[in-house]
Amino acid sequence: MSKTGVLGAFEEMVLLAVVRQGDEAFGVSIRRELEERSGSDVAMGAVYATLDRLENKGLVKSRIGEPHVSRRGRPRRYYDIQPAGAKELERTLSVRDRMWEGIELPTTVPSADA
Amino acid sequence: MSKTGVLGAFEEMVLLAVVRQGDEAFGVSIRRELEERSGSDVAMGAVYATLDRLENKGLVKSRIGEPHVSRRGRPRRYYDIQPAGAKELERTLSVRDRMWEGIELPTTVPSADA
DNA sequence: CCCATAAACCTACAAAGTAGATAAATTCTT
DNA sequence: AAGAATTTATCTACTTTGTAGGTTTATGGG
Repeated sequence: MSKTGVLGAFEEMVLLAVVRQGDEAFGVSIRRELEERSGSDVAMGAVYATLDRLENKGLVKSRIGEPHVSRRGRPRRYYDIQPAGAKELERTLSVRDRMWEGIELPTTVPSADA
Repeated sequence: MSKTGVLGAFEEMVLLAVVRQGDEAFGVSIRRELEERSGSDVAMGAVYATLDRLENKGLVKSRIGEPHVSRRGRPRRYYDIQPAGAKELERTLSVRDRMWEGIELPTTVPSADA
């Protein structure tokens, strides 16, 4: 998170995906959600690197999932938001609100003429 | 702006300050505004570096101000938003809205007990 | 001229984000 | 049990963004 005490844009999105998915959030599911909601590709590496950083900062916590009923593959690492993470999200939101306060975007008229 | 087609957190704030200040936005005034609204220190270098990048991407345009009536010091470089910049802000806003859609933050109770 | 002032610019670094390859842990098939 | 298939995590090397703080430039005033 930048010196302005605000989460980076990508950090914020990852954290939100973790919140939304409750106790079912793991790397692949987070990536899927980001791609769906942003409409662009997201690299696995980006997701894991960010999760690592968020965990180091104490904003999320991870646990390895049980190997599990007839599901192949390496066990999942699930992520949960921590109180500090929720606080960061709130802070980010409130700073941004102040930034957008009273902003009127120069209306981007698509292509009309009348 | 990251691969998710969204402006970085700091880029967004700088761009918003440019919009808000209309045709009066220059390095120092932008910094002042960011500090006021974020409540944290902002380095001049960060502001200029970001403005440079935004200009290279065509999101803002700069012009050197007239030396001017009894105002000492180096002339200002003023920044204006470009249509592409406004579009990026819109896109950033709309992606983020989708990300926050339906999010319920685990209520961070400050410290009460009743 | 030299000084004060205001602001731009530069340099070297730290942190965030990206791409794609590689490795690990598991189940299935034979 | 050995190996193929699968699912996911992890690593490495890199590009872009953001930071800190010092240096330079372009004024106007005495």
